[in-house]
Amino acid sequence: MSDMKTTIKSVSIDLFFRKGYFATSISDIARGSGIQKASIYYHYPSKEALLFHILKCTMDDLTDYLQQCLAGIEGIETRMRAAVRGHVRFHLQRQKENFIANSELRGLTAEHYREIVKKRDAYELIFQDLIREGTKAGAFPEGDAKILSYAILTLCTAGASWYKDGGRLSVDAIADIYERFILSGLKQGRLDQGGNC
Amino acid sequence: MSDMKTTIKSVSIDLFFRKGYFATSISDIARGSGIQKASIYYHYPSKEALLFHILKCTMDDLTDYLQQCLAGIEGIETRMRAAVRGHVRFHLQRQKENFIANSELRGLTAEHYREIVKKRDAYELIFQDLIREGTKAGAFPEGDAKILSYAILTLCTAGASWYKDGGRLSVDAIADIYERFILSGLKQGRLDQGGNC
DNA sequence: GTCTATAGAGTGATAGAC
DNA sequence: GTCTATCACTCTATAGAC
Repeated sequence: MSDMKTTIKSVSIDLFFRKGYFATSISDIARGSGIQKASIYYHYPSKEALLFHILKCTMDDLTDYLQQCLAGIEGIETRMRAAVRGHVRFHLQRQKENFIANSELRGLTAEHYREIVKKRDAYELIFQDLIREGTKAGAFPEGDAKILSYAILTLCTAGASWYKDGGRLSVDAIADIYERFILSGLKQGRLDQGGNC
Repeated sequence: MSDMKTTIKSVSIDLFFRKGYFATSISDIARGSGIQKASIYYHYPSKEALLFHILKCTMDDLTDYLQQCLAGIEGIETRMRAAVRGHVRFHLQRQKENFIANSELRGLTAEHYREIVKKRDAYELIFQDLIREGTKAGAFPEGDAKILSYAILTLCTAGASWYKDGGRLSVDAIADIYERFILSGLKQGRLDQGGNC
């Protein structure tokens, strides 16, 4: 990807995050990139193509990252902890893109929308499978895997809407809090391994 | 409020929910309301004023509803359960408005933005106080009240983004799942009252 | 209280020079 | 690969008739 194409992309991510996709104009992106608005169209065929490109990369990287986090990890509870931490870390480290991926899907054409939702569904399925596996193994009580997966994901994703780089809490500290909260929620009053009574 | 003013408001809520504030034009609202676009301005001075009116009402009603839910309830854990249920119920019952209130703040003027954020902060403080009270009383372990309050609220709020009226699960069934998940998360491995060992 | 007509600015995108 | 110029359209909002 040429330098200018990368610049346009990162300027767009910043603007879409701060102002929203529809409130951001091609002129805004051109100004931020230091070129004229017509020049944007040499790199991307349309504003929607630019949005789609950002969302597609984000979703692909997210799924790759989760799979890396889970590779070689054994034991259902440990796997779930790794998945939660991975999800939180990716969302905080690439906050802007993830925020856009969760709020600007309406800017896509019908076809592109379906493609991104398909990727999102596949990602959610990984968590639903972990929940079902954990229930089967007796680590978690019976529960609605779909609702619980939404709960876990939206919880961690929400971090990307208030997290401030260099703020009071580090990425790891936040991941710790969420990991404990979610695992306790999933176990619902069952004792931790080792027990405390 | 006149009939047409009410119609314009509810048409706007529907459109802002489905298409987003910036992607909805005054023409769209007029078409949905069965009048010409100029007539909108007899009822509301601007598009932004219409958005602000919707957000203000939603926030005020939300806070009133929570206070009603908590009135006369004793015991910190019971109060937290009531608060969670109230938050979930309100968000699912007035799904569209709440979705807008959580995604379209950027459409407001700086002054109106501050006003809504102030209301939202006051609402969040109620939950933070419940958490702190619970920690002090020994019902919940030490934790970051701010992060935990965000966790609780975003979790329940997220329901408003996927809930379908008349779908697989009722409002009460969803409230049950969230209530259990959150209370377990807050207690973090502590035994339920009565214990299970 | 709703209409028609329009102002005035901005939008995404294209043509063609360099 | 970036520029200037512009097209065709849409936007919010206002003026003034009825």
